[in-house]
Order: sequence, then structure tokens, then C-alpha cells
Amino acid sequence: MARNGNKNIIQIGALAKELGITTRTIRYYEEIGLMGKKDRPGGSTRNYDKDDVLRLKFILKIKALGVSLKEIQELSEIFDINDQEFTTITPKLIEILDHHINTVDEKMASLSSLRQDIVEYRIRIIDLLNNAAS
Amino acid sequence: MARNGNKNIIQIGALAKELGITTRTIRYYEEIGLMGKKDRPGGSTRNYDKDDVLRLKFILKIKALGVSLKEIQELSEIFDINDQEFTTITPKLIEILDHHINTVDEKMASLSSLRQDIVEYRIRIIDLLNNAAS
DNA sequence: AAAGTTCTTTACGTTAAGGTCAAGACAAAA
DNA sequence: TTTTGTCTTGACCTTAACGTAAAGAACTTT
Repeated sequence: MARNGNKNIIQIGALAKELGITTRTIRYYEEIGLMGKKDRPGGSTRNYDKDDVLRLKFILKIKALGVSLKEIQELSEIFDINDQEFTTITPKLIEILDHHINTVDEKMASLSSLRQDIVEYRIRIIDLLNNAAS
Repeated sequence: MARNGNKNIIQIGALAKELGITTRTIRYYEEIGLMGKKDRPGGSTRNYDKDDVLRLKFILKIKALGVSLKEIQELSEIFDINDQEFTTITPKLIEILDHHINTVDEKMASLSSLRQDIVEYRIRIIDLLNNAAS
């Protein structure tokens, strides 16, 4: 009963419910290599521990930011190859995030200027209408 | 030779080249109703005037901001139904743009805080490694 | 033991935004 | 007139990120 506290092991259905996703999504992520391969002899049931849950939560978090699953695959590869060495995965992660921050920044700028254009455009048109009616 | 200066009428290939897209894209946009329907009896060749070019440029501009073609369809419908009345299309356009600016803002914020987390995480890990080595 | 629930794999379906042939029409150039 | 170039429609192909249904295994509850 020392280490290896065997509770906190859950099945795929419970995990999906906890994270608000479907089991299909979890299996799909495993299929494309986002979740480390488990050996389940004879296709036995999947079991997830605390680390697995954290990993999946992390995937969902950066996915919500617009990072594609393909990019997350790169992270997962590094993570698995280096056996969970954060010193090797972190630079790549920061690189990906920086890239996304840049594109999002650019979109922000374009959106702002376009909105500005539209607003000014509308004002001019309404002025024209008012003057024509007077 | 008064009004109706008939130059500036171009065909689909020239238009595509001018905007850096393919003819397939232009036909596709017409297919889903983004470009106003032209009557081309017997499937004659498409001709585009200055207004068409502006319309397509506008579509490409807001598309580049992440507005989906489906949302642009809504704009196009309003635009066509009201026969190019900017006073009716503008509010909807501003609404869509505002919505996008909001979601982009949110993503920005999440990206920033996540990057911050990562950076701090990395620093802590490197510190730990350094201390362990000394 | 029968029923019910959750799991397994396999595999086809879906949406978005076009890409990529195919086969034919038609006008300008040689 | 034959070739060339650009046009036409039609129709199937592609990627991403799952949805959904089928058919069977395993474990629990009654």
C-alpha cells in the first residue's frame, strides 16, 4: 500500500465524461499517437492514470488555442522519445506557441483595421443619406 | 461612349491571376452563392466588371480573418436581397466582425497565459536541474 | 443463468474548402 | 483549316477531426 496507490485508475467512459469529450475522441487521439501507446494484450480495456489525465487535459488546452492535432503530434513524439523530459519538449512547445501567438496577433490587427474601415464606411454612408434627405 | 465604358470587363482566368487564386475557387464561390448569380444563357463565358472584382476582393479579405464561407454567405444574401444597400448589410457585417474580434481576443489571452505558464515551468525545471548538479 | 452496461475493433459517413481530372465548346492565331 | 488557349459543366478526390453504427467480448447486477 506504499507507493503505487492503485486508485485513480479510470476507464475510457469516465475519462471522457470528466473532460466533456467522447470516447471516440480519446481513441482517435491514441490512434494518431497523441496518447502514449499502452500495451493492452488482446485488446483489453484501456486504463488511465493521473498522468494520462493530465496529458489529455493538456492536449485539449492547447487544442482550444487553435493548435492542430498534427502539431500536437510533434510534441507528443518528442515527449515520448525523450521519456517525459520537459527540458526537451519545452522549447518545441514554446516555438509552436510563439508561432500561434504571432498569427493570432496578425489576425487581431487585420480585424481591428477592417472593423475600423467598416465603421467609417457606415458613418459616411449614413451622412450621405441624411444630407440627401434634408 | 458616354456611360457604360465597356472596358474593365475580364474573364475568370485573368481575375484569378489578378487575385492570386484559382478559377476553381471563383466558380466555387459562385456555386455557394457568394458571387451574385449572373444569367449566362447556354453557359456562356463569365465576365467580371469592377464591382465583381471589389466584391471578390472583399470576400477574400474577410475570409483571411477567419470568417467562414458560410458566414460570408449570410452577408451575400443580405447584400443581394437588398440590392446592394450598404445600410442593411453593414450592421450584420459589423456584428460578424465583432464576434470574431471577441473570439480572437479570447484566444490571444489564453495563448498569452499559457505561454507564461510554460515559460515559468521551464525556468523552474532548469533551476531544479542546476541545483541537483551543484 | 439471463439481462444490462461498458468495453473492444472495424469501418463507413460527414463538413469545409477547394483540387484535380475529363470531355467538350469556341474563338484567335498560324 | 488545324492548332492553341481559355472557357464550360460534371464528377470524383482530399484533409481534419471526429460521428455513428455494427457486432462481439467482458463484467456486473438481478
